[in-house]
Order: sequence, then structure tokens, then C-alpha cells
Amino acid sequence: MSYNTKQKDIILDLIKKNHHEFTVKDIYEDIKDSVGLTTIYRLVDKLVDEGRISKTIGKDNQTYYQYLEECDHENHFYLKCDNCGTMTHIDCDCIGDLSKHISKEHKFKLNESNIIINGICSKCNK
Amino acid sequence: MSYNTKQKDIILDLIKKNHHEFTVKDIYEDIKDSVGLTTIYRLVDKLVDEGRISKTIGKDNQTYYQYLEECDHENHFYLKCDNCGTMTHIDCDCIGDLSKHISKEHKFKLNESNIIINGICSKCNK
DNA sequence: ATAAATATGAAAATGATTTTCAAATTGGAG
DNA sequence: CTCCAATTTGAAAATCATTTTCATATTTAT
Repeated sequence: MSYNTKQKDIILDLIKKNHHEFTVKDIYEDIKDSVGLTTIYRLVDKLVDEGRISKTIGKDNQTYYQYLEECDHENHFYLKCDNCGTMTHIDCDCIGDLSKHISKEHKFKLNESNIIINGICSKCNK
Repeated sequence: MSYNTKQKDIILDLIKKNHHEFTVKDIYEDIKDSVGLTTIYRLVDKLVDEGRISKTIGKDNQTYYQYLEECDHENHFYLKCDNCGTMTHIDCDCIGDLSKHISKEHKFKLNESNIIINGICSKCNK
């Protein structure tokens, strides 16, 4: 059904190490000796489908990806810094509370498996 | 500094009427008799820069835009339906509360001018 | 070790978006 | 109203990220 290859390992290792947004080119530049561009596109697309990385359009109109850490937790709520691109996972009742409120008062069922809200992280806010 | 043209009016009128996501092609199909594709791209890009419409990548990998209604309100919090694409504006204390909590407990300054959270709207949830 | 299934990657194709540039339009000054 | 400089338009060409193709290489189970 799916074979393990060294290319997949190389790409995934690189992505997991990186705590910021990245582009396909970023990855390619790093590992072009060992992995072709097409293969990177293929794996990255698959990871997006699986919900393991997010895909967004940046202010510069480029396509950015970001790895969403492995989840042993229930909710998948992230704060994404507009400045440095870092995503921080939040595990806190406030999200469940918000979700309940939205559901009850606004008749809208939040998709809790992938909430990303933008702002400025503490490091960048100094 | 900026000239008014009938093309701008035509595009903006169409976008404002539409309460769902749209693609550049959607617009073009509707008004190709009166406005060229290039002009649509130009105005849409400008509106994105100005924060008047949002730009996202859909599950189908297409670029979608959505008009964000004129704001006489303070916060710009939207619930976006994963199914029909409609964005609903929420004007409610819960957002301010969340923002305060995030700021205090998680040291993160929310960008309240454009919060979009995904889920399923009540119409689609029947 | 073999074979079938799957994965890779270079090159070509695609297609959305941007650029170019000549012609048309706009808005202000006289 | 007329003229002109600034701005806008749009068709065609160019760009460039992404996808497709397909022959070759790799993986996994037997």
C-alpha cells in the first residue's frame, strides 16, 4: 500500500526539525542532492491531505507549509505568529469553552481539529 | 491618485453581492463581456492588500476569495463554513474574552482584525 | 532471489498569474 | 468645454509554480 523510502525519511526529518513556515523551494534547496523536486511536491501534498501539515498563502503570495506536531492531545488549536511564522499549540479549556459557546449561541459547529488564529507571539512582541 | 472606472464598479458590485467564496474565473465568467481577466486580477489583488477580501487555498487546491463585509463593528471575527464557504460575522464578547485570555495566559497578541475559524454552519449541519 | 507493486525524478506540459505596452479613459486646470 | 498628464485597461506574451508523463529504480512479500 505504501513503501518506505529514504526520500520520505529525509523530507520528513527536515520538516519536523523546522518550527517555522517553509516553502517547497526551501526544502529543495536543502536536500536537492538527495531528493528531486517532484518527490517533495508529492510528499508535501500527501501530508497536507493527511492533515499533518498546513498550507497557506503568505503575504508575499507564496505558498507556505508548516508541520503540525504529532498530536497526543485532543484539540488542535494553534496560534500562528504573523511575524516569524511559528505555530504554537495551545492545550487549554478556553478552546472547548469557545467551541461550546459558538455552538450554543451562534449555531455553528467548530472544526476543532484544525484551528489556527493569527497574531504576534511574545518573542516578536518585545 | 486613483481613478474611478466602470470596471472597478462592476467587479466590486458583483463581489459584494456574493456571500460565498469565489474564484477569479467565477467573476470572469460573469462579466467577461465588460471586463478583462487582467483587470479582475488587479482589483482583486488590491482588495486583498487592503484587507477587504480574504484569499485562501481550498481543499481542491484552487485559490478562493471572499468579500469581508464593510465593518462598522470593532472586531472582525468570522465563522467560515467548510461546506458552503459562507463566512458569518460574529459580534460577541466571547472574542474579546478569548483575546484577553490568550494574551494573559499564553502571552500571545491576537490579530483581531481578521480572525477566521472553520467549521460547519447550521444550514449545512441539518 | 524473484516478481509485482510502488516510488522516483528528469523532462515536458499545464495553467494560473503577472508583465508588457499601446490604446483608452479619467479628472483636474485653464 | 478642451486639453493634458496621470492612470487604467486588456490582449498577447512571458513567467513560474505545480502537475503529468513515463522509463527506471526501489521496496516488500513470498
